[in-house]
Amino acid sequence: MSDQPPKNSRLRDAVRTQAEILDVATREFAERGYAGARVDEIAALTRTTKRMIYYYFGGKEQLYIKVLERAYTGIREAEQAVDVTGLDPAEAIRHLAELTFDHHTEHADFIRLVSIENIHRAEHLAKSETLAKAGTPVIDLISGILARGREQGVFRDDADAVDVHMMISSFAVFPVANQHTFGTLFGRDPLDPGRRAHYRRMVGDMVVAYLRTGS
Amino acid sequence: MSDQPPKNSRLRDAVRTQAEILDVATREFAERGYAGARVDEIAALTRTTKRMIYYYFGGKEQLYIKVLERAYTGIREAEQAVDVTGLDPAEAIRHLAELTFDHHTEHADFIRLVSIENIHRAEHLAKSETLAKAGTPVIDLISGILARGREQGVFRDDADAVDVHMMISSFAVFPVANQHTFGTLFGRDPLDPGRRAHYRRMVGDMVVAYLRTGS
DNA sequence: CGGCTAATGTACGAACTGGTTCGTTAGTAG
DNA sequence: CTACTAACGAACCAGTTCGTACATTAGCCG
Repeated sequence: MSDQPPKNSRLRDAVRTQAEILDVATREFAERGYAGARVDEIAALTRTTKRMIYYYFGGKEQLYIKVLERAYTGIREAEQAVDVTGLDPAEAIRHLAELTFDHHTEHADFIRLVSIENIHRAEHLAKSETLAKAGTPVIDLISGILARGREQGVFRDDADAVDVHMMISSFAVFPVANQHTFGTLFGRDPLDPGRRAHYRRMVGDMVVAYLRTGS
Repeated sequence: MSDQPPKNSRLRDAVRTQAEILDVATREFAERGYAGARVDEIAALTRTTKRMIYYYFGGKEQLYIKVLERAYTGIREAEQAVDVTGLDPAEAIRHLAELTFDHHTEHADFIRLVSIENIHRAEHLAKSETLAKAGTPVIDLISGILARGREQGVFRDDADAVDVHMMISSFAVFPVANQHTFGTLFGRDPLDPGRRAHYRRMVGDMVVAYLRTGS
């Protein structure tokens, strides 16, 4: 039971305070956007004060960048955990598509942050040292699957890994990113839990069908 | 040469002033989001003053709603202009998909406004009387195409019009909505003019392939 | 041409907001 | 136990931002 934190009950705990600020900030930025988020509000929802935000992060923008970095870490890890060994190409790409779909629908905050970051033309993402050019493992994974599919003659030969990833991402992101406008305009909530399994199957069907059609 | 506007040279022209405000506001809101947009900035980019924005529109929020309404009018009209008579079901749905793709890639401001509106959970869209429940013509169009396809036995029979519309919209919206994050992370600009024809063909292939696969 | 109203411009203010200044306290090294 | 530093809190400040009060003018109608 020798807990590694010898001073777990500290009132002053830098790591904990920073983590709490990041948690609250993630929610606030995802909720209201960069300009809409209020530093005072983030501070108020924390057990600490605004002073600490500036003490640990330097400012609103740096805090936002840290939030972005932490959010992207989530998918990176999910992507690296994907294992398609033992699956034939079609099963493999379907599996990846479904996992991507599941991850996105379960991480609305992340998708919202990405939307927000695009409104700002990814200027903060570009400023991040960790994210700007961190290799993306999915592309390699997809490349491998596509190669196998081509070899076996079951996939079209003009399919590109990045393009396929975009196709999958499109359908995985849309329900979350456009939930509200789509929902009010068409009277159907794309995130309705009752339709989730249906849409998961749909992404898979879509990619596999696309890849199987002639080059 | 008898110009129809008898008072074209008026210094005071209500209609013109309002239209100019809306044009500038559309750009400003699409560029910086609702919270990020500055009423003073919109006024400065106009030939009139901030006073007029409040005189004609009432406030920042009402102006934003008008901007939204005008932006949505664009697709509504484009959708109603679509004509698929004489095309077989596969050709018809491909045509619609390509038109949707073209429209979205050519109207980045609109897509950005939609993204922004989703960040705000479509609260402004809901407040709009003209938009909240304006029937969307595409759905009927797609329904018709799907029905014909089913009758001819060339389309799967479990495809739903709204779902198919979502599939097409996903792929048409993504390159515009996520251009910058996707571009920096994968080193490929999804709106690169050189790849546009390729992606247009890809949406078509995707939907048709999906619809042709077994139920 | 006189007067009436829509249209317009200027200046201002109250509230907000990111960021800072100054001072305090908990925890720890020696 | 003492001294030193990381961690922290409260109040404050300067610049912004939406919105408005007040004064003014263009253009039309009779």
